[in-house]
Amino acid sequence: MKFEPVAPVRAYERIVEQIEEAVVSGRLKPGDRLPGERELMTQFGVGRSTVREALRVLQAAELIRSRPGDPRGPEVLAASPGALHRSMHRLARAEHVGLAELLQFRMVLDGSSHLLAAELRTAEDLTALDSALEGMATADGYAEFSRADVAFHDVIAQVSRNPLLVVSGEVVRGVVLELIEDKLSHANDRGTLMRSWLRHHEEVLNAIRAADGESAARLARQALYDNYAEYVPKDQRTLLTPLLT
Amino acid sequence: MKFEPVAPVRAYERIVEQIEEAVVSGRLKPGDRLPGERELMTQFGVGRSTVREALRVLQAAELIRSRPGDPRGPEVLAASPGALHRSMHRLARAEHVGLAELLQFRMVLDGSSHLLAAELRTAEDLTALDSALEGMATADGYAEFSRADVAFHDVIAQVSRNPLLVVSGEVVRGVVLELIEDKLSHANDRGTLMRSWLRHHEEVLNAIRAADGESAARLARQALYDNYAEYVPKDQRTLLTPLLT
DNA sequence: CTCAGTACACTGGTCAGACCAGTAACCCTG
DNA sequence: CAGGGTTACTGGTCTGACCAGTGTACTGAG
Repeated sequence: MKFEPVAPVRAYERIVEQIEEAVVSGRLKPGDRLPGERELMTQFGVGRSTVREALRVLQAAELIRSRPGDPRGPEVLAASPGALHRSMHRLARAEHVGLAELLQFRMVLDGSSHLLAAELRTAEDLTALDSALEGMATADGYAEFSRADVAFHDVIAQVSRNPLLVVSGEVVRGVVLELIEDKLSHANDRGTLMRSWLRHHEEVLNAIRAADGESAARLARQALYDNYAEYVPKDQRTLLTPLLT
Repeated sequence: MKFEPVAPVRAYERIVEQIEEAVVSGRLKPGDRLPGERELMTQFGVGRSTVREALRVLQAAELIRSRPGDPRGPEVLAASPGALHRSMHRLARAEHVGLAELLQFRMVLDGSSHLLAAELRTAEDLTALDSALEGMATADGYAEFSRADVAFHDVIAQVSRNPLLVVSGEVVRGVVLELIEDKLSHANDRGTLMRSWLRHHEEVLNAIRAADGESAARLARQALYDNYAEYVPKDQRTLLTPLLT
């Protein structure tokens, strides 16, 4: 006979559960309003501080937002990757996830989105990608170039038609940039760097235009390795090379 | 000239920032204790409810844990993927992420972890995989078989040595199962199903033993497609086929 | 009748003080 | 020295209060 360990269930936790259930199940849609705190405390039969702690937790999870003075009450928000971004970012900074693992993950995600994008791209997608690449070519300064690069990858992810790929890619790209952007922006040969990036992107775009997903994925992974591997400790680069087939 | 939108900064948010900064920067290590709430309210110069709301947020992020009665105060926790797990789960369930997108994402993740596992596996990893497979073969009933299957995939992810792959895979597998487990458990030919799964896993394990990452990844993706594609609407299956190279 | 301006009711943010159940360290006893 | 009871303190919750700020309904001028 086995027993489960028990933990006391706080009142505010049960409130969180109920409201969260209503949100994820769709009974509460984005834009809907929750009753005010004073109304909620009578509905749940608890004090206002308990209600407020529950709302704080939900707000930290970006499920709701409350503003003082709004008589319509707290607003139910649309699902957004903000909370995912924060928790992944925290986890990444907590040393269990180093740059090597992040890059590895990014090679997986970017490679797959490139492959899918090449197979699924429409004519409109191609013009969007063209203009994104144009934005990189005409960028003035490194900061703008970096923004245009992120935008290009976002378009690729969008074209892959998978929201999970979009969100995860976005998050991982952000965290990688945060970890090494100071090193990148202080590199003494940023001009060479930018030209190299641009050439890589052109090759990738050609493969996508040719609907050659295999090549697009390989090129994307290779580009990541070529440009970032130098910031990965030498003994961890073997984690990356298996992805360069 | 461009201006940034401003949002009023709440007192509890400033407290969260300070404590979170201390945790991620390492000034507070796991196992350390925060002062009690009454002490914190004098240090920050705010009321106890404000302190408590800040602690609630930090607790929801799994950065700290507080237990009533403990005179040593709230405990700083080690980084864990729990918060990431929850936010990804919410995002997957909330926004219209259908079975097709989830399966697509899972094929990407599982394929990559199989590839990496085949390249990085040690002798101990192989024995662990053997016993996981043994657990599936000797499983009694569908529920136990399903648990053993999940455990097998978890071992694979662990062997790939990437915590992001582990946690993302875990989450996506969980969500996929939630969406179709009732259909699976009511299938009339569960015996055939389980035998088919088992054969697939044996093939995959052989490829991993042979350090043939390419094959392991292909087999894993094919197995997912073969066993789950029937639950995907026919017109969405084209999203999956590009991954079956 | 339209519309700008104002008054008001009510919101969430914060504080103060209180009570309770439960914990852990301490002390006292055997 | 071991063990059990005492006690000071913890976090969880409630009540009641005040404030700055918001949306709305009303009012008055055009």
